[in-house]
Amino acid sequence: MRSSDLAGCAGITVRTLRHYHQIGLLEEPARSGNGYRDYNTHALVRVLRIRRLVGLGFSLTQIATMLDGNDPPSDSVFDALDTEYAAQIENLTRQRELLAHLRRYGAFPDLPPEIAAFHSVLRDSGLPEGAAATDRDHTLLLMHLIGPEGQDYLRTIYELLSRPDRASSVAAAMTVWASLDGESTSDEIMQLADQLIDLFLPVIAELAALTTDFEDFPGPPERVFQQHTTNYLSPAQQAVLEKVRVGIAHPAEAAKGRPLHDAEGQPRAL
Amino acid sequence: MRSSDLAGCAGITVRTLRHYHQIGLLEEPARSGNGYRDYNTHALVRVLRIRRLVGLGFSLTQIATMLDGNDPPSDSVFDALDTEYAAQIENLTRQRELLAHLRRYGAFPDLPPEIAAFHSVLRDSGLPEGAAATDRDHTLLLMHLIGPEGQDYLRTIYELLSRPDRASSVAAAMTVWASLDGESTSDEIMQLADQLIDLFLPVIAELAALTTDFEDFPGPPERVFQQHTTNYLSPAQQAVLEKVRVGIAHPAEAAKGRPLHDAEGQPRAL
DNA sequence: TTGCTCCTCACGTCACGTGAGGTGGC
DNA sequence: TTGCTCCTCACGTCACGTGAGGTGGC
Repeated sequence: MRSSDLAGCAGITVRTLRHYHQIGLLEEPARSGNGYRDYNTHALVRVLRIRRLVGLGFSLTQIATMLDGNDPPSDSVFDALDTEYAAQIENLTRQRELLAHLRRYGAFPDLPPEIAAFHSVLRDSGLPEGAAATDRDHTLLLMHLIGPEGQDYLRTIYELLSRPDRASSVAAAMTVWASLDGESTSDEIMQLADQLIDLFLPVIAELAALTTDFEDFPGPPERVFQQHTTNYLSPAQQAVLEKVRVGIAHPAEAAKGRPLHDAEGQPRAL
Repeated sequence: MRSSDLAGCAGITVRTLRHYHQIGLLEEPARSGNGYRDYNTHALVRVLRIRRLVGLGFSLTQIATMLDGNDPPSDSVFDALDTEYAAQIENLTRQRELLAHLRRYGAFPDLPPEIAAFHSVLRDSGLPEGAAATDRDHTLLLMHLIGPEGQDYLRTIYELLSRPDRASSVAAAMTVWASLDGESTSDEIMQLADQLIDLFLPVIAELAALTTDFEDFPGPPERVFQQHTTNYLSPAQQAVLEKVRVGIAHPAEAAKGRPLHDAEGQPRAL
């Protein structure tokens, strides 16, 4: 048998045979007069054994030791493979669920899946693409900075903001917010800040009324967050943000005719 | 932010960051006075997006096109990933079943799984390690050469040979067979051949009596099989094999006092 | 002579890991 | 001065794929 016979018979390529020779997994056979490799059926059996083990997922190094030693591999080898496979299956299953979820909401797959649903509600309520993209980046960053423990908190906020009765106002405010730049007047800034405060105050109240307690997670690292706002936001946007922060922390001073609230403590992620 | 800050924050290594620069997936940031890279939060967001997509199983090349274009990826991209994952899961599940099967019979994992059970019966019936190993190689080769259609045929033969009422005789005969070499007398050869014929004839009769029809598969390529016997078998073993072939094809001439059978046609794999 | 098969290097794949050797800030 | 972090090459990983360039048999 020459190389291509053996390869064809075993269902592999000639290059694969060469590779097995190179790493010493398969002995070099005798050569016929013209220098061609001349394999016998021992080689074929060896290759068939190798291939079966490859199919089971063993590495060529593992296979070499298994075929050298002549006792069957210990249970631990099987166990290791089995638990690894189980883990892989679980992983793949999660990924498939994630894919289905993301597709269901027509979302960019880099959006955290918990947020994709609310995000698509906001877009359906009139949030333009550019503003949506910025918010996506913003959300992605916040979700990451706030850590796994805080993500429920953010998710709840998004949930409240995208509720049917206010989704369109939120989308409108975010649209204005996205359009703020050097040309924006101080009036525009004041007006948007007031709108946002009006939107956020009830959300904060509802948050506080929830049974869930959001006290146990650490806030995002302030330094990175500060750097982020100066990176991402225009001065006008930063001005609005600052006004909103103050307005939320001290509702009485910001809102003229409204009843006085207890100070809520500044919400950490805003 | 310098390299290690960004890497730490995103949960990757600095080397990974460099890799993304090298392939153009991530822009080189500005440098600070000492030549250190100085990242901003745009870079962090970009890395977070990349990482999320990597986690979903996209290649870096796919990710590059996804992040460049600004429409969400088409359904076909999702579909491709999803079907691939489904296939992988099925594959892994099969492998796990195979692993469990092989472990159950304490078999070498390179043995075809359908054969492992019968093989372990023969070993339990007294077949020594060396003979078992040779038979394992032999079986592996036959199973492969005979192709998927013929494997049921071989499996049935093994099943019949390892039946409780004859497993020990078969093991004994195979043990003698394995010990044949240049020293073996012609008497020993004759005796073993007769034993084997006595074992095989009823098996062949039972095979013929089965409802399953084993006519549709092609036999193993004769050339490879011939080469195999001259490679693997001692002259004494080849002599036995030849006698057995004749004895099975013409039971009347081989067996003296036995009743005459119809000629069965030589079983292809023996 | 043409086409086919075999041969031997040797670089490419994919997403980084892992030193090797040098510099700057405290 | 010592230790730490950053930098830039550049080779290694794993199981082969893929030409490049040359030879032998019909």
